[in-house]
Amino acid sequence: MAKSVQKKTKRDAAKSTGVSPMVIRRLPRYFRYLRELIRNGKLRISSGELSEMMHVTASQIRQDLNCFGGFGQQGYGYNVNYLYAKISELLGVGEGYHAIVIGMGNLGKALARNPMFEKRGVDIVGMFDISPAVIGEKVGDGVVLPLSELENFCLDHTVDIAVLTLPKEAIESVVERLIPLGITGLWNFTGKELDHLPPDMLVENVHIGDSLMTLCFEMRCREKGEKQ
Amino acid sequence: MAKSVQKKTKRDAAKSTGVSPMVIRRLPRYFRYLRELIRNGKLRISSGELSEMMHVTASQIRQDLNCFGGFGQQGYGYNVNYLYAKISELLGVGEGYHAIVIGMGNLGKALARNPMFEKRGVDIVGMFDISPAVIGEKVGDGVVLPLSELENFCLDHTVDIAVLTLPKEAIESVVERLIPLGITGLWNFTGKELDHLPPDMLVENVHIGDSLMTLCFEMRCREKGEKQ
DNA sequence: TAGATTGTTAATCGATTAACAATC
DNA sequence: TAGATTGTTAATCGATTAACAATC
Repeated sequence: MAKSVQKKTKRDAAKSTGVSPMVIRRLPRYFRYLRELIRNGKLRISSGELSEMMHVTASQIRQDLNCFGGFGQQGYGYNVNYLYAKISELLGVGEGYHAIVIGMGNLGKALARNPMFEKRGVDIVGMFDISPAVIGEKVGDGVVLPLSELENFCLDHTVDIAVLTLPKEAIESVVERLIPLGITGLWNFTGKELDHLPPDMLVENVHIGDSLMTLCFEMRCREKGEKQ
Repeated sequence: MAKSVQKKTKRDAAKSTGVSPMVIRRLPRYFRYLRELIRNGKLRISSGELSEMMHVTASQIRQDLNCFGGFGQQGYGYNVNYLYAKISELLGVGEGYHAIVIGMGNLGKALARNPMFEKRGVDIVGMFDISPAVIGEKVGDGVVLPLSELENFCLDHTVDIAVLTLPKEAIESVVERLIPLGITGLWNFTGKELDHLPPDMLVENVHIGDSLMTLCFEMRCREKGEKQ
């Protein structure tokens, strides 16, 4: 009957950022798999079953989920919808974060048109560039504004996150401007490490190329292995 | 005088994939920082100096680099150019890998136009799609071909890597076709986990959205912290 | 109740850091 | 040579897995 268990354990704490970075990095993956389970109409799942799907140990799943309190039920497993709701909550889906994209080159446009933001409850409310060639262009369901409008725009709208897809040369000056505008999350694709930020400014750096190099490393290892 | 040290240590082994995944994941980061050091004309660097730049411990740097043999020199540090060459070699830069991009939507185009491939020694030799709207279009310095040409193309060219930026519904059938064509590296942006692949097929999955969610998680943690 | 499966503790494993002898 | 800094071993720390009692 799977009544949702709300009991708080001692470790409910996991206060603020007291959760292991390894666990945090795995949360989005749980989110994705749960989303798929829901799409497939699955109502309950055990750590064992999920572990097979995800190719991790059942032990790790139980350990991970327990960092945030008891989401399951002995003898039953996990209620898929309840677990999804809990993890979504942890990840701030439904928090209604508002984002702007700065730099509408190929990558900026690709991201802005990507359904990913919507799926994750992040709303793109504005897009900016300095090039007259793209200003005024419609991308997704918005229009690219001149970067000079940044301040005015942020006075009129709540903006939490800035997606930085501009050339790395321009990033420092833009981040300077973002700080007083109340933006506290930077999703940084420029490849430039951002230093000396205010303590309440969170940054997530993305280096897509690193992933390609990891693949190349493995390909090369295999080749070397074959040659011997 | 920094003569390059070639001595092989016992651990030179690090045979094929015998290197810790954590170390492997850090290699591209060393690559990036060394590239920058070279651009700035720096000729030598100590683990201590590099550790400050990269915000990691000097101990970790020495430990990491030593997985692959002695790249430094006591009392001197590391020769930047030599170290860069060695790490590039490990990562297969200069190996001249050839890649095709399958699925020329926004993301496919953004990647194909990205200087990242060139910087990392990977050459995009072909681009494919099924939509007449993009077939024939010039992207970067190539032209999008119809997916039906895939087999013919791969007979005429050496292709090592396929960049998968097509809709996840189409991926299974495409990967089936890639296997007999000699492609052994998949860079998978579809979000669909690939199972049941031949053992010599390497896959690197990219989930950009996971990084956004990590940022949102942290933002939410901070908010919760502030409220208390 | 009996069976199943969680929550949680304890054991293992791996990764990071500290320390220092080797050596340039 | 003396000073610097690596390579490498040993100590610490954290993360994963195994095991099982709690309990639905």
